[in-house]
Amino acid sequence: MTRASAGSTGDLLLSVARQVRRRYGSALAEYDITPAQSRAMRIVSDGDEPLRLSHIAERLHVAPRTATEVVDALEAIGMVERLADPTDRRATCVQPTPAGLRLRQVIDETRQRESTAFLDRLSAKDRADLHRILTELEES
Amino acid sequence: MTRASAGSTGDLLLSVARQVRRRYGSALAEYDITPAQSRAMRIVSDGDEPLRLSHIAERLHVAPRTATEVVDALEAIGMVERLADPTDRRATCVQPTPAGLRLRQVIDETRQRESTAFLDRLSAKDRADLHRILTELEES
DNA sequence: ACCTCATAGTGAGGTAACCTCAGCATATTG
DNA sequence: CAATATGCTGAGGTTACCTCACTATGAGGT
Repeated sequence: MTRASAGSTGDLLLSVARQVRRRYGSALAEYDITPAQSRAMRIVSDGDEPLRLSHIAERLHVAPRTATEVVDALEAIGMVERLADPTDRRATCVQPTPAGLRLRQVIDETRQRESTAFLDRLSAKDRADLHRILTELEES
Repeated sequence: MTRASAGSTGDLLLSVARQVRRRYGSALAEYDITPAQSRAMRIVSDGDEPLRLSHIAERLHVAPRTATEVVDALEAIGMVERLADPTDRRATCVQPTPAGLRLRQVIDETRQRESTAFLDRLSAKDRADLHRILTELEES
């Protein structure tokens, strides 16, 4: 049981994550952004300072090349802009445009709504536990 | 800001699932099997009877077309075989070959090992809770 | 200064895992 | 027995990743 179930918890995670991705995807489709772009958008608009591409990659837990792609897409629709890093001419910094900041709000609301809808069959305690446990797993 | 920057549970789910996929992927790569194929392999070798493609799709929570692809891949490396369904000539049934059954064991062991390693940092109770909660979410 | 080596971003090209839509063969039903 | 529904698959597309090689730049040692 514990041993047998431990084996498929990973599978469950993958399966449940797919459902979440679909939900997010269809909810955000009307704003023409993908789930990955929405995550990047949150990261970029999280602090006050422009973020370097490599830091975006780190926070997304993806390769630097992948961050380039996501930022390309967001820049193409005018949600972020690239700036030269004053301290290192190799580096590129990214910051949200005013439109990007508005999008950020929409994303937050949408995600909140979808997350709530998806998790509402759980008890309040289970929701809290799930969040806590996942946070622990993610920080590694 | 406080609540928002905590990150939603849905985002966490996606992030953690990505880690799991990477783990499974690299662990199973030496057997030339992808994570999706391993999940299909488990489903196919779960019961005693050949399974119809549409049922595989259902159990994987994917479109029927996607199940066709996964089964194609497994058939190409000799892990499953297609049979005509005796009761419906439109349908195709799938069953594991002897090699497939051996692979199934390797998959189980690998997944067990990876899952355990990944969930290691959690308490036994958290592991059990996580499994239970995800099961609830998945069944809907 | 000069040479070496590391680092930041990106072009090129590839993969896994999904999807929809159209079409064919077969079943079911009015 | 015609109309419709179902089971699978070919064709073609998308998202979100990856690696590898390259350029431009920074940093350290001598």
